[in-house]
Amino acid sequence: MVSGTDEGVTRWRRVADAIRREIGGAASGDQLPPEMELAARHGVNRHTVRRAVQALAAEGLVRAERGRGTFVAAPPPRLVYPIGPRTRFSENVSANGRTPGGRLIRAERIAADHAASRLLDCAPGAPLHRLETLHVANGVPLSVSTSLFPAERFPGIVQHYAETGSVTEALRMEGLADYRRRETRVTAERIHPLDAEHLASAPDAIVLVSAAVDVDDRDRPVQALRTRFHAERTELVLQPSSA
Amino acid sequence: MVSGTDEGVTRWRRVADAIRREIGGAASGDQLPPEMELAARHGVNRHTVRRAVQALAAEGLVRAERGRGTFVAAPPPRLVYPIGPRTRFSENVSANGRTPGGRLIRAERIAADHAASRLLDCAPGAPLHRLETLHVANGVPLSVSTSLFPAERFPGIVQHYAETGSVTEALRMEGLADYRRRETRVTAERIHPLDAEHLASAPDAIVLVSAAVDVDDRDRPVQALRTRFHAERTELVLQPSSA
DNA sequence: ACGAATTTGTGCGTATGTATT
DNA sequence: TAATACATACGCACAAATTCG
Repeated sequence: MVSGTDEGVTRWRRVADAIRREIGGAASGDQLPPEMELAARHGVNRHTVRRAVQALAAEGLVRAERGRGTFVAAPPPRLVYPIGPRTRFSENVSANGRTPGGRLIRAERIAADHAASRLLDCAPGAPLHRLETLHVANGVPLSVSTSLFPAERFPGIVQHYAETGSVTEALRMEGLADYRRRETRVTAERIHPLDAEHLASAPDAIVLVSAAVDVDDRDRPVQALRTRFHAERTELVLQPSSA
Repeated sequence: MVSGTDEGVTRWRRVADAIRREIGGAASGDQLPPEMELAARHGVNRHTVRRAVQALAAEGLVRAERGRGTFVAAPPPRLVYPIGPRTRFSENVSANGRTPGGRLIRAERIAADHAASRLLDCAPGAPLHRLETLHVANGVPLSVSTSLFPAERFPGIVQHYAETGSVTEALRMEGLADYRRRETRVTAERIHPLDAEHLASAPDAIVLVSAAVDVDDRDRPVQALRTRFHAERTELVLQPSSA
């Protein structure tokens, strides 16, 4: 850290850095001084302190509670979610000792656009089922998925999912004994307001976005899905080779 | 003042929702009205509009440029980064048609704490090299890594990395012909201010955090690393089975 | 049971800094 | 140089939630 000239660095950022250093050696649960005191101590306005504290809260280092104070936050444990050739939500959640659940948010029939037809290896304009599903572990919302299924091959997939709350079960009822993951692409972004509602999350939360294609035993795509995992609640694990 | 029962919803959030609806059907690059006009249109103070626009900017929907205006944002293309048993930064970047580069930010000798000793399968307190490295593609910073190496086994790793800018090369100079990825854990969080500086990024950017362990041909850990990828610039690809 | 004090949250007005045109 | 527009900061006031006498 370059000491001396803080030129080009705003005050609230300097205050945030100062507070971050102070709480570096603090235990989780410890209370910060009131904003007025922090402002006086650093010689700035209370708004400036608030902006600094907001930045720290956004990093997850502190948590402010109205009427009580601001506290050093404890990072919650994440659910460990293995991703591999056989990725199954229910099995992954159960392996963490939690109870899985699923709920259909919305379903509709659409026509395949260019991207979808390429992913699912079908003709553009082919009929698809588009399912919006919510997945929970021990009642805590974990992820929201948008799934695309070929409608002609799986005509009853929507009803089967609504009944069972499981993609694996629904596909089995459609006569597909097994499927496997072909490829998974992962990135991260800020949560969408609609997803924030479903995931019962802060509007500024972060999601891990997993775009994947599942195929049958003859390598034909059966599902293209885009899952948004709540980043604070999830840790994806990639085990490269079980072979 | 908006009539109706919006009880419990703050004003800036209502304005943000209104603007979000307005730009829903706008093309990327379109300019938003000035803040003063938005304020007048929604009957609120300019500060309230600013807070709303900040929320939209945090979602990535708009991009505010000082002195010019606020624009509907376009998402930039991401570098595709495969992760598997043989994850090599240089090869991954080259495969995208870009030129890889690396730079040593900082190196120090530390003693293994509990977590490090478990990851590297060594005694607590064992000497380690801790390297902070920056990785770029076509001059654009992509990721920052913190790597831990057993100091006794690889005494010259720091100098070798500084010379070559490549972990693979540095380990080869230490007599290790090959290594492979044992496991990779991925999550996402807000960027750390120091990393934001190194990655030449906005202070509120998102990083994909990849925690991994590399092992030699006898399954002994050679490196534990924690890489923070700039999420807007990276897409991790997991190909489950090359076998 | 109730109100005062404390503390964070929200909003307005204003002044100033700084980058772009 | 001047005008415009976003960025930062300050001061004040009040609301909302909590704590405590």
